[in-house]
This record gives sequence, C-alpha cells and structure tokens, in this order.
Amino acid sequence: MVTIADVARAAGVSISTVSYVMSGKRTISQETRDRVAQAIADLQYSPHASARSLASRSTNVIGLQAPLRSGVDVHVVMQIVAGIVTEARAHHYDILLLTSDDAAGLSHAARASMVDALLVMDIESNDPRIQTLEELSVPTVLIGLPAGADGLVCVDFDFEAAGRLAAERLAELGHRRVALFGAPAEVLDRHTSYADRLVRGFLTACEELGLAGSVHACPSSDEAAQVVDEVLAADPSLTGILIHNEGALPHIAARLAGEDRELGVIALCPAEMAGTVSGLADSIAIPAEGIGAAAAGAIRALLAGDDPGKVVLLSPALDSRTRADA
Amino acid sequence: MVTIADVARAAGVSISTVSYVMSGKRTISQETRDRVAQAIADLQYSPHASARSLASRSTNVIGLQAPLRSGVDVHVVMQIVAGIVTEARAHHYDILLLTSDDAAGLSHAARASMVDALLVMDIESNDPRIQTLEELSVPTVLIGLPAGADGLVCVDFDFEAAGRLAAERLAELGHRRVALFGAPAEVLDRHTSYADRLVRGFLTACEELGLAGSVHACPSSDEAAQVVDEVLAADPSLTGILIHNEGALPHIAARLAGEDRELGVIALCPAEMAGTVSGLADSIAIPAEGIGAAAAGAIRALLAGDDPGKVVLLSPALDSRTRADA
DNA sequence: GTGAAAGCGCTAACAA
DNA sequence: TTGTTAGCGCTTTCAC
Repeated sequence: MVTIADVARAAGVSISTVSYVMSGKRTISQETRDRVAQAIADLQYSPHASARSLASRSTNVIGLQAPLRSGVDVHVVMQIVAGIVTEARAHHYDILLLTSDDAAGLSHAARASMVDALLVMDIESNDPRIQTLEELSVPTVLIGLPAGADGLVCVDFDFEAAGRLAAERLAELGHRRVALFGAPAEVLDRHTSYADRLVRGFLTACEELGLAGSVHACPSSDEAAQVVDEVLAADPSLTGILIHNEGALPHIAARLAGEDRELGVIALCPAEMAGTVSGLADSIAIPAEGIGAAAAGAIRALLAGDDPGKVVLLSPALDSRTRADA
Repeated sequence: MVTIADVARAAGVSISTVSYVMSGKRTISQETRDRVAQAIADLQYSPHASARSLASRSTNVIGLQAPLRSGVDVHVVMQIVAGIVTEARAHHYDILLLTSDDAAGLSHAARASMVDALLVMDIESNDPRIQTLEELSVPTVLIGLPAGADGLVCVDFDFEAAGRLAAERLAELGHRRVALFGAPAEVLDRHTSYADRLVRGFLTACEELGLAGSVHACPSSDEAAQVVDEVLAADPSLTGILIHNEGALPHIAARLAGEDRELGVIALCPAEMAGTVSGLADSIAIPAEGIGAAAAGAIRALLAGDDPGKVVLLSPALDSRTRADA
C-alpha cells in the first residue's frame, strides 16, 4: 500500500506539502506542485479513505436507505438511485447502501460516523424513522413528504399536484366519472407518502370539479385487469382513468383497448415507460432521475451550509400525445 | 460523539478492555463484560468506523458496481442487489455503491482502502474491467462469466444451461422451428455475458436436437410485438418460442395470445414475473435474489480464507405450469 | 484477567 | 512557500 509518506519521499517534500497539494488549502509553488502531482501519478496513490475521514471528520459518503422489495415501482426506484449516484459522483461523494431498512440502521451509520449525510427513501406518511432522524443531528434528506416533516428537508415529485392535474385534464376532456388505478394495496395500506398524496390530490380535485372519483388498489400484475373489469362493470358511465402502477400499466392498457365506451386514459409513470404503451390520451411523467438528482443536490447544499429549502417539490406536467393509435 | 474512552471511563476499565469485550479476542471476566456492555448500551456507543478500519486494516464494506441504466432488466438487477444486501447484512457488511462504472472506479475504491472486496455486475464477455481487477489483488467476485475469467471468482445463473433446457423442452413439446426473443440489441451487441451464454446454449442445443433455431433482439417495450410479428410472418411453421426480456414479455405474450398456430411459449424471468403473464407453456425462473446471495456468500468465503470455487453457477429448472389458460 | 502505549495514515494547527 | 508535529479513535502488541 502506498501512503502519503511514500509520495512525500518520492517528491522530496514533507507529507504536509503533499496533503496541501491535494486539498489546495495552501498556496504551493508551481514547481513543487508538479513534482508532487507526478509522484502521485507515478505511484498511483489514493489517500486512505479511513485515515482521511478520521483526521478530517468527514467521509464524503452519503448513506442511502432504499426500498429493494415491496410493491414499489422498481423502474422508478432505480432511476431515482441513478440520479442520486450521478449527482453524487459529480461532487466526489460515494453512496453507502445501508443494509438495514429501519431506524436503527440509520442511527448506527450516523453514530459510527460512516456517513456525512443520510438520504432516506420510501417514506410513509407517518414514518417511524423520522423521530430517530430528528434526534440524530446528521444532515438528512427525505424523498417523500411525511405528515410531520418538522425538522427535515424533503424532496419529491409533487404527486398531489399530479393527481389534481390528472383530474383537471380528465374533466377538460369531458369525463364526469373517473377512477384512479393505483399502487398495490400494501403500498396504500402502509400510507406510503407518494401514494397518499396522489390520492389526496386526485380526490380533492374531483370534488372541486364535480367529478365522481374513485380509487382502486391494483396488484402489479395482469391481475390488475380483473380489478379494472370489476370497476368498469360496476359503473358503465365511468370513462376517465388515471393509472399509476408500473407493473399493471401494460395489462390495464391492453384490457382497456378492448373496451367499447369512449375512454380517456392518463398514465403517471416515467416518460420512457409511457412510450411503451399505446392507447393513452395523455401521460404525466415522473421525473425519477430528477428526483434523485434534486435530493442529492439538497444534501450537497446542506453539507455546504446552504439552505436547500425545507420542501422541494418537482412540478408535474402533461405530456399530451396526439397519437392516432388506440 | 461518544468514544471508546468514554465507555472505558463509564465502566471503570481501560480502553483496551472495552475493545476486547467488543471483539471477544480475549477472555474477560463476566463481571467486567457486563459493566462494559452496560456502558455501551447507556451511552449508545458505536465504534467510529474509520478509526476502526484504520487500525484494523479492514472496513467491513463491500464495493458494488451495479448497472443502473441501459437495457438491463431492472427487476433482475434489483433482486440481485437485494440478495447481496440481505446476505451482507447477515454478516455485518455494508455495501458501497460505487458511483463510477468503469475500471478506474474499482481501482480507486481498492487503493483508497474503502472496501474489503469488490462485487462487479453487468459483466461482458470481454470486459475491460477484468484486467484491472486481476492486477488489484482485492478479493473480487464477478456476477457473470467472462471469456477469460482467469483469476477471478465468478457467480451467476447458468444461462447457457437455461438456453439448452428451453430448447430441449420445446423439442419435447414437438416444436421443430423455434425462436429466442431476447435482450435489446444494445445488450447483445456489447456481448453482455448472460445474453451471450443464453444464445450459445440455445443455439447449440437446437443444433444437437435438429431444431431450426433463431435469435432476435427485442426492444423492452411494446415495439417488441412488431419484431414478433415479422418473425412469425416470415416463418409460418415457427411454433416454439423462448422469451428473455422483462420489458417485452407482457407485450409479446399479449401478441402471441392472438395467434392461430399452436405455440409453445417459455419465459425466462423471475418467478413472480412469470406469474404475471398468461399463455405460457412453461417458464424457467431466474433466481435473481439467489444470485446475489451466492455472490455475497462467495465474497464472504474469500474474506474468510475459504475457497468459494472458481465458478459458481446456479442451475436452471423448468417450472411447468398446468394452467388451463391461453 | 487487565492496562499502557505504540502505531494505523491522514489533516491541520503551529512554526519557520 | 514549506516543514514539524499533535492528534483523530481505534486495535493490538507488550507487560503485568
């Protein structure tokens, strides 16, 4: 293993000079700087991360708690993580994927000084991890918007506005009876933040607009088609539909393609995924990668002492498609 | 921040005693052990990870390079990662998600002593990272099976055997002209290890069995249906089909449901995903989580000085479904 | 069965 | 502009 002392010796300088060349915290003559840089390159030196963080009291690592299972849309999760990773790399941060999904995992990472900050996904409206996080005094960003988001920075797509937007669009298209085919029951039941907010926005807007709106949990498989069948059968004048379920989307779309009545179908999903399906009147893109980037950006701001804002919500937009299909 | 010195003081013992209580590397009287444990609990002490790894020369962290974009099946990737994470946690390892996807990222993590071992996914048949890894002298496991897997441990599902198995099954069902609808062109073009091996196993077996076999890249969207249309149109006596493309699977299955000829369709995908689709004669499960667990297990063996075996391949199995549908 | 103390490789005063 | 050195919090020899 090559240490800073090896580099110093090779360059004929002291170890602090090497350290200062790397950090730039001191003015160094061009000549020594070159010699040190050369030695570093020659020896393929990388400073020992642990030694550095022990001395500097910072790790350049962000702890990430991400949902790896459950009924979550994997595409969305992956893209959010990709956004986090990209933004993190751009600023020389690494991501520690916490292997525990509870509050204890978070406080352990924090207390053991494994991370400079925490990024927590899959937030529920009343998330048990929040109290722990607030006591922890580690810079923290939540992806989601819990009920009592008191002390913590929250970043997310504005699902509530998206629900509203969809309802308005369906009303505009002339639909009076509308339905949201949403997340699996397990996700709704545990009051996952985004699902809760989408439902709230959708139903509130329906009420304001005088629409008859309903919400239906859907399994993320072709069984979703059965749910759709039942709902359509129960209400022959239901014509407006919002779909928010990655796994169910292709199956629901296929099912609706065979329907007689004049439907208006809006999908809420990543943009590429909307392109995968035909028969949509409209879609609202979930900017998954943007969520991740915004969250990582908020962490950076926090660590830099800047104010990222208490709540950062990415606005939804219609992506009207004038396709001839379906 | 609470340090080992705080614990020692609270328990009325020396620092080294606290350390030995935690590591168990020395016999300690029951009484002192209890006092120390009590102090640790009272103070909510977690040893400083960097200090520990600086002194002990090990991090308890595994570096993971995972594919976050491209045409890869996200479900499979997520499940593999979940398997890794679960197995890692069970043995008190954490996962550092490397934010760079090239060889430089790997060698940096290794040289900076950020990790005890490396786990590399999305291996290509001739992967440029392999040489770097071999020079690195860090315990490494690849998920995939590159051409010159000389010095490194490889773990994966046996895609070659799966291709063979599918061909045999199709032959057994009486099909003489068969097709593999596989990964997107980009994945095949860069010779991703699993795609390469599946094709090889499938075509080799076809030849041995006297089947006319063909391979077709498929986009992971409903455009896959067009590929299927063309292939079926071009060969009216093609009846045996193997599908290996998560995104395309529902669309291809839907397309095939409307076909007149007597088809035999096999899907190669995670088991839950197969349950999502109707019209399958058979399926072969990709034990994604098992792959991750096996890979993490191999890392453990490596770190423990045991021999995980040079190549660990999980065997495929048919999951015949006697469904009445389709 | 327990302590004292020498590092691990680095950063950041302090000194020049 | 550069060097010397005291820690950072832990593990692990020695020593008892």
